[in-house]
Amino acid sequence: MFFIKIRNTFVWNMNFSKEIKGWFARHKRDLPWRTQNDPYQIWLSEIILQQTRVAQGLPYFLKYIEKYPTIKDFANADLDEVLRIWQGLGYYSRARNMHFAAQQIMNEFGGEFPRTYKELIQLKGVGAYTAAAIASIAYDEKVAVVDGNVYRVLSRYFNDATPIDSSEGVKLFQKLANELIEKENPGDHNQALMEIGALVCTPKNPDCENCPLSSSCEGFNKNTFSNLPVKSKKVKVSERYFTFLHFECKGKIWIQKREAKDIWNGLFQLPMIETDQKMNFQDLKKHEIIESNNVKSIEYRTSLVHKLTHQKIFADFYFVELGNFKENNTYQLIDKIDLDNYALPKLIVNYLEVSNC
DNA sequence: AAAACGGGGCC
DNA sequence: GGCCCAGTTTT
Repeated sequence: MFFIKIRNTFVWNMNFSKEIKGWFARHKRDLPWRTQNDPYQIWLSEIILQQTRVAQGLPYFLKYIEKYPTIKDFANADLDEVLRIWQGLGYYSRARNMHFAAQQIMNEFGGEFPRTYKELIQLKGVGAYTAAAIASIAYDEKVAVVDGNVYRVLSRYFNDATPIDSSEGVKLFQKLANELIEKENPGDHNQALMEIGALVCTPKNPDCENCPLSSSCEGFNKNTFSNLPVKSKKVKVSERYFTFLHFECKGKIWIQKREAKDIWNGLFQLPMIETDQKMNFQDLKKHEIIESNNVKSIEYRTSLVHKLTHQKIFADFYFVELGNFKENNTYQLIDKIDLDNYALPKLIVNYLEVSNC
């Protein structure tokens, strides 16, 4: 036990780092990316786990490692295939950025995975958190990670209500994290802090009884922990109206690749019309997409509401019977059975399921 | 500095 | 229905 200097005051501390590393050794979860120190696998796991729970990301990690055992395999992969494997995980720019970063490693780093924080952060999709995670876990560099878990644990431990989504908060908690880490097993230190956040110092009903930090935790001792951490911003949810057209004939179907700087960039969808309010059937019938094709009938199928963090999407689905498929620059005509080969938004997957396709 | 970017689990 | 998850990039 000794004192450390934090925020210009001396705080009683029982060697914070040793304590959490000891706890980690006893309580860490058995996770596949913890069985080795391959920077490629560490990187893959870190990208997958951004804004994603371990339980959700785990099967994706296994799929990628099996499909692409090395960074070289990943770099040589087709982006559409990488996205297809990513299907359902969300934040698809992560997959596109990984593919880009893999080629950066092959071209700019001679196929050798970068070894330092400074180099790692140059990779696309690798920010301060991920660079610190890889550098500390794979290469024992003493750099502190600050993720959602660390914000929660430290804001409670120091009873600090500085908003974590303010630039001041980002700097403050990075500074605190930097002061706590030691050169001895920095990777374990970082993982320990996150593991405590994930398993003990949870957002709701934290298990302070079994927390190795509770005796010196100000948030616990002052009973303020349930109000920490503080976030200042509110997310605003926009409402969008999508009308999807299911053109199908003799086992063929039209799909379209999304390439705008928008949701689902790089994924495939059914031909779609976006309107600023729910589209009525009369407007649909006289829409250019319908008028310019040999349409025999239009049949309403179903409506789905797709709720996301920043968007609430109201989707209507129509089955359109065609006399024939006309040549078209915006849509691709594929065998319906091949839909499995394309990365589709979960909304489309849901539609195909409920409509028994 | 703020907004955009998915999907799922928990309460 | 709101919050949050091993955050980063773009505006």
